[in-house]
Amino acid sequence: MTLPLPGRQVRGSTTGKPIMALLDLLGRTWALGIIWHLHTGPATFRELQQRCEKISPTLLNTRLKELKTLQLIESQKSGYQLSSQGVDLFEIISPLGCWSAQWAQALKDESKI
Amino acid sequence: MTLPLPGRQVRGSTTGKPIMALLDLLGRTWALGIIWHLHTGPATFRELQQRCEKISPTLLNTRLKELKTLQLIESQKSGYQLSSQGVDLFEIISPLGCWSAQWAQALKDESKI
DNA sequence: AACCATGCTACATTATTTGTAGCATGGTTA
DNA sequence: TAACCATGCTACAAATAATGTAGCATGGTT
Repeated sequence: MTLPLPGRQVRGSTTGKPIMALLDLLGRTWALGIIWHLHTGPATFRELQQRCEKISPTLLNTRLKELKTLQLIESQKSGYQLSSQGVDLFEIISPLGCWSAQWAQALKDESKI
Repeated sequence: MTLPLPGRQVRGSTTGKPIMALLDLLGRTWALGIIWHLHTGPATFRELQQRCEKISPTLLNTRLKELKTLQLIESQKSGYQLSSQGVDLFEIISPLGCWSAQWAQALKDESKI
């Protein structure tokens, strides 16, 4: 898959709008999961593999390269970590943690009726 | 792909944590895009196809079913629309619109150095 | 010098997505 | 009322992406 660069045509959009590039990127398997798991702190490749439970090294590496090129993560001696932009992004999506719990509850309640 | 139900094992997680089910769902091709495009108002199937520019009807229908089952969207006479939970979800992610513009600018600036 | 752990690649298998054609239904117009 | 539409959606083959497993290369330890 080609890198979803803002300004370029991406999967799902010919307009080059940044939001479309971002949604393409975040819509790729494991991209959101990697960001989510990195917010708890830096991790080595193998540590990240474990946090993600079931990701293949092939795909992990592919996503890490994409996220690095697009400056959402960076690699240091301590391993991979969110960049400052990555942290900003995480802060936007972090309420999903709480929200998903309510959502899960609502789905559960509804299935009891 | 099986539906990512909170409480069940999903792609990338055996724990059943709601956030993992949500990330699985949102990480599927076009799921975020559909939610994004629906926030501007209800749309018929064909209208939604156009808003999404390049989605295949097969996949659109698959995602719509998933999103409907998981109560993020609902279908009315006027077409598909975000459910109240869908609206809540959208409100969480809506800052991505502005954020992506800054991000795009940063990428652009950086590439000039 | 044998042993480890780590970061990562290779590659075949399997799963997902795309693209195109077109069917079934219900409304509208001639 | 019969020939048009538009709509919602399915079928299905081709293309693309993800998985799973093995294992290599490097650098540090015993």
